[in-house]
Amino acid sequence: MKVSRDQMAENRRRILEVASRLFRDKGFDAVSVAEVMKAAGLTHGGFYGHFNSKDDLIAQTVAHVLAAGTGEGGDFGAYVDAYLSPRHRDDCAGGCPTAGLAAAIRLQTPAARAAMTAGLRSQIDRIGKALPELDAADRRRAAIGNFAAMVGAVILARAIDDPALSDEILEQTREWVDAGINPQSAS
Amino acid sequence: MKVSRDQMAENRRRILEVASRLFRDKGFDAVSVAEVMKAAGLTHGGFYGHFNSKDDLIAQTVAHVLAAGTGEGGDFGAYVDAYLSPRHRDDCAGGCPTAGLAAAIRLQTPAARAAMTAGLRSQIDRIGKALPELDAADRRRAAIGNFAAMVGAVILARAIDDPALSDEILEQTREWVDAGINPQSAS
DNA sequence: TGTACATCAGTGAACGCGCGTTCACTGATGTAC
DNA sequence: TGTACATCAGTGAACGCGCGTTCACTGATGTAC
Repeated sequence: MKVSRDQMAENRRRILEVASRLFRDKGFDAVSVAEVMKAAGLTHGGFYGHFNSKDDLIAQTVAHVLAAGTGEGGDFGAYVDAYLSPRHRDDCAGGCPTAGLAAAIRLQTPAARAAMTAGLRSQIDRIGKALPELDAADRRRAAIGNFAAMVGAVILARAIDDPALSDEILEQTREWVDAGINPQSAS
Repeated sequence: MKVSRDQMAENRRRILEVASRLFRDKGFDAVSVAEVMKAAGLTHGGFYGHFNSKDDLIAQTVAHVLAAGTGEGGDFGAYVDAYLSPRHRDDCAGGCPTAGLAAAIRLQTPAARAAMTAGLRSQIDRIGKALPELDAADRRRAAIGNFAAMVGAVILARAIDDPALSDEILEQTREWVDAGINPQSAS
């Protein structure tokens, strides 16, 4: 049963949306094409009308989710606090796609890695713009160093099974990042 | 053909060793049981004489590779420089198992996550001991914050396809970590 | 505006392949005497 | 120390299953008149 062009475009958008959540939640390998299509309210056979392959879906999903830039350049301190919160750690499906997917993207196709590269570049720029009090060189260094620490902390906090240590990793990284941003307030 | 007990113990050790390299290089899912056994010089049928399942191999490999603690508590600056070097980024198979496996361990069995937790705890302690010039609270905060940044930077540097940006992430994170360790030398 | 028909988005059965796992068998090990 | 035999580590064929992918078909869409 053919659907309207608008409906088809919306179906495609919905596939990318649910795929983005499923991939972040369970990883690329553990999510089947059929599972994505079912979550989008469709059957698996129609998948190849939208995408050339599962690898193509992965690459387009990465591009799609990273294009939906988070953080409007608002308060950087609040962004860090939210990023390094237990709530964000526990919300893989809805959380930062870089923290959720970066490690797995190393093993994906060149198209997916290219999408990751573009997304990471704009993310670093965005964080840099949220640090206007620093000069250009410090700003870039702080943007990269802080984001690396934030991504690393969330990945480590999600990997382990001890809630106390997991909380501590988030909290200590938060303090460490804050001290780096405001050195005068550090010990 | 039965082999001697010593030979069997060595076979088991070799399986864990090659599995650790293969998993770091290609990820848990992309490495088959047959591939591990072949790399260890055996056939796949004998696998279940050593391990209960592939999940069991994964858990024991994680415990094995994280128990082989790197860094003897030597110079922390040199450790950071080596960790954030292009050479380490390009050597997934022989590189830090935390950077290579942490993100994937979130999706593994409780046994694998428990092994990761123990390994991460001792790694943080080890880094803390390499920072004797700080007091206890700062030492722990610096150990966690720095290690999170190092792991995050290597994961990001490995994920992207632009060598220049990848190098820059390593270099800027290195400077960021150095500035945090020696605040007086930072701008 | 209304009708006839070509298009094509979506359906669901079927395919082929690789993987984890099992199992009957082999032959060297290591123990009992 | 030497011999007979039970043990069992390793072999390789076979299994069942899930997955990515294909394809003949359906019926609503949207165009031509």
